[in-house]
Amino acid sequence: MRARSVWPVSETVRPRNKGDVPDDPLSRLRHSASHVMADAVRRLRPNAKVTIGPAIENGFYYDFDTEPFAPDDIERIEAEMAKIIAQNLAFERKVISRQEALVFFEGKGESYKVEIIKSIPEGEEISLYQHGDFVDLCAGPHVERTGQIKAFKVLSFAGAYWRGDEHNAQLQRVYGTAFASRDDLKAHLLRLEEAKRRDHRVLGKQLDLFSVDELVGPGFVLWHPKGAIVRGVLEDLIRKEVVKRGYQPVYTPHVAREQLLEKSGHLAHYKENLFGGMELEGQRYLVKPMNCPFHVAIYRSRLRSYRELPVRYAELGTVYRYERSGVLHGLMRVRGFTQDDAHLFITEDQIEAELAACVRFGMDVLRMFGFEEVKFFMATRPKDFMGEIEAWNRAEAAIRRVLESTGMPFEVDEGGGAFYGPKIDLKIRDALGREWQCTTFQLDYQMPERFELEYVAADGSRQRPIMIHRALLGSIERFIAVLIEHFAGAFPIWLAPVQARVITVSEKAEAYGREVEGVLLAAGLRADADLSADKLNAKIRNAQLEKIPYMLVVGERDMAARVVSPRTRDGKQLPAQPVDDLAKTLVAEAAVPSLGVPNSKPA
RNA sequence: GCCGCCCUAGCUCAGUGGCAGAGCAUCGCUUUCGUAAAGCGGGGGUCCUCGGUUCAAUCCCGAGGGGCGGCUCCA
Repeated sequence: MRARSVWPVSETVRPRNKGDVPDDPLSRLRHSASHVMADAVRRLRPNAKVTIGPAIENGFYYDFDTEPFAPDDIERIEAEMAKIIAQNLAFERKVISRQEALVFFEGKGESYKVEIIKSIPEGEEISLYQHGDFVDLCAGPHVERTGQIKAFKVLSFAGAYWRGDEHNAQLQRVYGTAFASRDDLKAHLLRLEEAKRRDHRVLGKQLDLFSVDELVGPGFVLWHPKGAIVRGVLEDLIRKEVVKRGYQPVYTPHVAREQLLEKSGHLAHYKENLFGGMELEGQRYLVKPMNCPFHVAIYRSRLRSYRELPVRYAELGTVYRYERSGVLHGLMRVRGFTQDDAHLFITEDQIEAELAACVRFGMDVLRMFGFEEVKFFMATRPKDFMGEIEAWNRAEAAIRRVLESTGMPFEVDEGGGAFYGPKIDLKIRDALGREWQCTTFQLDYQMPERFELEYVAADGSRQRPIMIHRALLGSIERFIAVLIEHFAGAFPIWLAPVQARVITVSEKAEAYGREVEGVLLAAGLRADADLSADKLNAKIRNAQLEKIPYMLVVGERDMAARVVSPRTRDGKQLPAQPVDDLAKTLVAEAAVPSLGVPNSKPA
C-alpha cells in the first residue's frame, strides 16, 4: 500500500525473533523480492488487496485479493519490479503500536492485514517495512535496498485460499523466485526444465508405460505391457525378499462388508475417502481402502499362541481411495493403487527387534535402487487420535529407542502420526535432489483393541498383540513414478522393459537377427528385434529414444563372423563378439539386485 | 471440490464466424543401407460432449467431462 509520509529511517535489516521465520540471506532476498512484487502488483492494480508473501523453499509467493491474472501479466509484473529495483529504494523498518497499525491498515482498506494484526498475540512487536511508497506489515528481515535483488523471475499464477482454508476467500497467488546471482537463477530455471523433461507423465507416454483413460476413470492406472514389466520386476523382488525375511504372503478381497471398516474405525476416520458404497441383498459393501482389516481377519481366524508370534502377513494389496479430482497427479496421486503392504502381529517385547528389522529391510530395498541417502522421520500423536495417551507414549518411546539404536539422525514430525499410532517414515532423495516419502512403519495399538485380537501367553493368559503396518515402496504406482523421474526413463537394465534390441543392418541379416534374438530370449533376457525396412541410423535412433540399454547391431559382416556388434544407450560401441558371450555378460549385468546390493545408477 | 489456463489426426502442435492444416507416426511402393530420422505416394478428423446465439459455430455464450498449474513452507 502507498503511504504519503516516509517512515523515519530506523533499523532496516533486523529480524524480529520468531521461530518459524527463516533468516538466511537467500530467504531474506526472496522475501524482499516478494515485497517488490507486491509493490509492482499494486502499481498495476491499485485495488488489489495484499495478504501474505513469504519466502519458500525455491522462491517466494505473494497472495492478493484481486481479479485473476492472465499469462501475460508475468511480463508486466516483472517489468514493474525491474523499475522498483532500478530505483534502488531502501527497505526501512518501523515498530508501531497495535492501535496505530490497526488504524493505518483499516484506513487503507487492507482488511487481511487488519485480520493478521488482530491475530498477533498481545505484547508482540508489530513492525512495518517500507520501500519507496510501499508499506507492508512485516516481521522482516529484509535486504537493505531493492537494488540488491539482481536475479529474479515471476513464474506462475495459481488460486489459493486465505489461510489455506477452502471456506475462506479465494486469492490469487503469484509465484516467483530470486537468487543471489544470475547464474544461480539460470541454474534453477534449468533444473525446472530438467524436472519437466523427466516428468513421469510425459515419459510414461513416450515410453508407452501406462495411461489413464477418461472412460475408465480419472486416477485409475492402465499398465501397458512395458510398464507392466517394470511393475512385475518390482513385485517379484518384493515377493522374494518378503519370504526371505519370514513374512507369509496372503491374498484378500477388494470388497468387504461395511461392518469390517466400521469395526476398524476407517468408516469414522476415513469416510470421505471411501470408494463406492453398494447395497446387495440388504448388505452394504465398500471397496477396500486399506489392507489391514483384512489381515486382521486372517489373524483372528483361529486362536494364536505366543509361540507363533511375530506373525507377519505380506500382500501386494490393491486399494481404492477417493481423492478429490483436483489433487490427482499421474502415478503420484491416484485413486487405485497397490501397496507392498505387510502387517506384523507382535508382543510388546518384540517391538524393538521387529521395528529394527523393518528399518533394515527398508534400507536394503531402497539401496537396490541406488537410493543411498535416506532421511528418518518419527511422526507422533496427531490431534484426532484414537486410544489412550499412555499407549501412545509407550509406542513413541519404543520408536525413539529403535531410531536411536540405528545411530542415524532423525527428525520428529510432531502430530504427523496416523490416527491409530505413531510411525517411522523414510525419505529418499532422487537424482534431482527432491525428497520422497515411500517407506513407512506404523505402530498400532488400536486395531488389535478394536478387533479384540489375542494370543495365548506362556502362562496361559490371553494377551493382546500389537500391530505394525509397514510398506517399503509404499504405493507401487508412486514408487515407479519416482523411479521414472529419478532415472529420466532410462531404467537400469534389470528394470528396463526391453533390455536388448537386435538391429539388423539390412534385410540380408534378417534370419541371423532372428537367431540372435532367440539366443537372448533363451538366456532369459527381455529382447526384441527391429527387422523393419528402416535404415540403421533410424533404428538406432528409435532404440535410443526408447532408452533401451543395449543395441545389438547385426549385418552381413557379423553374420559371416557369427558375432554381434553391441552399442550401449550411452552411445558407446563395444567390440564385436559372439552372441553367447554377450548374452552371458548381459545376464550377469541384468541380475535383479538382492540383499541391498545396488545395481542402479541414476540418469 | 475451489481459482485460473487448456482440449483440433495415433502423438506434438498451427489455424479460422463461411472447403480443417503441418511435422512425426501409420499404410503402400522404391531403396538393401554399418551406429541418433532414406525418398515418393496414400489413408486418416462428430475440431471433448450437450445445449444456446447466428443464415452459418471447431471458433461466440452456457452447462458437463477430461487434463494442467496451484490451494497456510503463515504478517
